[in-house]
Amino acid sequence: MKKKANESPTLADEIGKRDPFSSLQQETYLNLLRTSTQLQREFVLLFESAGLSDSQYNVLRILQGAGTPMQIYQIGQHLITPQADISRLIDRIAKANLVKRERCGEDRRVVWIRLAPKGRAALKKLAKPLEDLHRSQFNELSKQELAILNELLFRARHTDN
Amino acid sequence: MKKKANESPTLADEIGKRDPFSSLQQETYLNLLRTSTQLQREFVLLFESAGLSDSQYNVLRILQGAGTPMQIYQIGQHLITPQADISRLIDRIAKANLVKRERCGEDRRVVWIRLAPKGRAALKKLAKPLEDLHRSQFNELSKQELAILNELLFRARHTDN
DNA sequence: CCTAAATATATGTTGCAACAGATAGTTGGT
DNA sequence: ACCAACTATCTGTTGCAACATATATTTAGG
Repeated sequence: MKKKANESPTLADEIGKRDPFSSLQQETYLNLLRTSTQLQREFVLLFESAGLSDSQYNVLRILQGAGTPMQIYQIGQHLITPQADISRLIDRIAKANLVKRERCGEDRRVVWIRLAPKGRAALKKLAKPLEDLHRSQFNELSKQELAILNELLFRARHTDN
Repeated sequence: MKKKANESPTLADEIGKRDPFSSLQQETYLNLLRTSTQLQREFVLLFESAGLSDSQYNVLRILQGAGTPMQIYQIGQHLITPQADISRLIDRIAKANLVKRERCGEDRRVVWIRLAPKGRAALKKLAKPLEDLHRSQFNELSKQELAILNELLFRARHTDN
């Protein structure tokens, strides 16, 4: 609950917090959340313009990257989302005809997921705007600064307290 | 689609991505999301141990910070959540007896939200574990590095493309 | 006083994520 | 062939966020 002089306009000002942060770690954490949320929202809006959620887009993107049909559990390995919930995620994009399900003949537990034309079209339509957004979001930061940011984020994530 | 030599273990390895990132900006963005998600999850788990969601905790925290009952719209100003949805958020913590609603006598549109004893107890119970978690999450980074991270995050958020 | 606009909060609805558990199919040991 | 364990996917349920819209109350203009 101690007071500390503030260096520059920070998160504290933005959210109208009266007391300064109890620790630099806390400030960093909130700062991280806030930046992440804001940047993500811009992408979400872009995805919505194509009728997709961000995880739906990710699935399409993964399929495109693989270049071949994939099993649901394989797709799950590339997502943060828990395995158990991917089935329903696929449901939705299959219902929208963005992908096709094909029950495998040999091992009938397996369902192959294949990019459908409509899914390919959505990816194509989004490619350029996405690239633009990526560049515009960080245009304040130099290449070197981006590299530093990357490294700090990576290390923060790999704390093994 | 060009290939680039990888410097160190990065996000690309983690998610088993075959192709490297199409831009440094994209890598930074994904890195940001991933770190943010992971750190947030640890807090969410802690909040859940007290039967709270993170935004529910935030409301309690804001009330505690203010030290006085607040109107719903005032609480909203301190949250990222859109105003329209705060009513229901308050609903839930009121139902759990963490706060009390009091319809104001003078302006009967207004509802004052007041911390209830159970809410105060939850805050007290969480205070120490939260502080510990904040410190442990960034214990890989020096004070100076945290300051740099903060600044870069702040600037990334205030890009005015 | 009466009505329109503004303010403060509440509700209906949709879509999604998380967790638990269920089902369908396969494999290996007996 | 039979059953247990395993694997891959699916379904039930809950809770929450977002968006649009509704209700209640106050305020300001004529």
